[in-house]
Amino acid sequence: MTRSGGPLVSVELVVFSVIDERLNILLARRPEDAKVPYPGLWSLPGTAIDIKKDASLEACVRRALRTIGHPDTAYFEQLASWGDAQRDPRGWSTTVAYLVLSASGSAYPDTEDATVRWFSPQSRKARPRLAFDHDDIIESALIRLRNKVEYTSLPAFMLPTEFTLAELQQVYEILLERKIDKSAFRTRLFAAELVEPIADKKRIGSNRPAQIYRLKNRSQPIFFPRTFNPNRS
Amino acid sequence: MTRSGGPLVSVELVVFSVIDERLNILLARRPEDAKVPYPGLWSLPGTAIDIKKDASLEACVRRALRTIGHPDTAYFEQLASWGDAQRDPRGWSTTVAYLVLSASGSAYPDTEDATVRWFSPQSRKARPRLAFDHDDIIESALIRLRNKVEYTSLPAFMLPTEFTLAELQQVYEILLERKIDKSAFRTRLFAAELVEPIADKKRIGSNRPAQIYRLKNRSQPIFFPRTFNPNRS
DNA sequence: TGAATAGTGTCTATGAGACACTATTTG
DNA sequence: CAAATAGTGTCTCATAGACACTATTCA
Repeated sequence: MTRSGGPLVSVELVVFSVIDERLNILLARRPEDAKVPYPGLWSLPGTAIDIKKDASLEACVRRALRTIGHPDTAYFEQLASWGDAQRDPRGWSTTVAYLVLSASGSAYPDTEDATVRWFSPQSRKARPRLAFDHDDIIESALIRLRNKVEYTSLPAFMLPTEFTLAELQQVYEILLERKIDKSAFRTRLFAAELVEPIADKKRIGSNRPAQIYRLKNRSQPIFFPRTFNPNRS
Repeated sequence: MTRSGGPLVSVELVVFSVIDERLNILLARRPEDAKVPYPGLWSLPGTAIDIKKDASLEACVRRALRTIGHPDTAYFEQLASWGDAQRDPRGWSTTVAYLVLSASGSAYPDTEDATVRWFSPQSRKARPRLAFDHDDIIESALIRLRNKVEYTSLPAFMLPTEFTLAELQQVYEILLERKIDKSAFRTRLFAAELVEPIADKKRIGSNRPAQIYRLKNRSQPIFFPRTFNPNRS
């Protein structure tokens, strides 16, 4: 049976991490090759589906993560798909975008000629000019992330496996761009049975040591029954 | 520039409607042609993307809706994408699935040899055997629909443009499979400014006439701040 | 006037938010 | 003991849910 030319299909990754108390996104530089679209521009990391190598979309995501030197065990979820005749100058193309959350600490060389780099600014204007419609995809990913932070445990996947509640709360606050009440935050966490303390393990500082916790279930996020919204009027 | 064989890409529709107080889903019969996979089986309506006809995924959705004789002005939103080497015997294939909500009344001939038909049973076992992984797609669509009914105005898109609050509440109750308190339901609707009354327009019956309402904004669903959940413990 | 459904008012329980308070460490 | 952060207790307010009540039509 013949397989005639359908659209191009690729997978693109929107990888977020909190670094130095700011939300960061991982971008990749496109090759300096005049034969590909947008040579030398920054773009989302991703790859065309290779029907020989990739058994599924998820396998393709893991391969793309390895390609950029990222652990392929990071949390990811499908974001959405984009497809039309205009977005790629080579013709009709479809992209399945994935939201990836990375524990801060996945380091990349931060040099001028690096092909993969963290970018801190999350407003469209502050980012470098991006290839294709990748700005739209990032906007969607930011909306998805900020919405789900309100009612899920997603931020826990942006921390190492062990953390204090203050550290977790800080990630929530960075993503939500507002302060959360400490007491309400803890009440909610415990009600959802999100975390469990690690016996006798404390973070030592120049003050009262903090209990260290881990997620009860690292395989999937938890949904809280309500939101953190103040003044829901 | 050459376009070598990527995966097949198609769009599939999960069309829901409430008919006779039950959730229904629209299925299409595959052609009786031994050269295509699953000849004669029921499946989700959909179509391969035609890069000549379709300017975008959304345009392809509207064409698919017209193909099955459905108004292409129905509410739809992208559900998710499925893609792997196994799901289509012809090889690697990708499908972008859409959730479509239809005002009940879009009639189809309900005859034995119809190619498109409403099916009322929503449990997997009660449906006819379906082609491809379409059972998985339907399960995802049901989960998405039931989740969003808890906190959005999606059910309003399954009614004609004018309706009474009792009618709207009934759609919620059918989708949620539980009763909702009338007073709480109305308080929530009005707080969200979801609907507006049509002056002096009433539904007449053998009792006190009911005010008829319309959506304030038919272009997109509204998100409620909380859910209808009773006994959130 | 009774049946039937539309529509409203009141009470309670719950949980988020605000905020003050106590606890435990180091220097 | 002071500084600093960890962790808890208490009060208030908003709102969902329960449920009873009133309103308006037709037969």
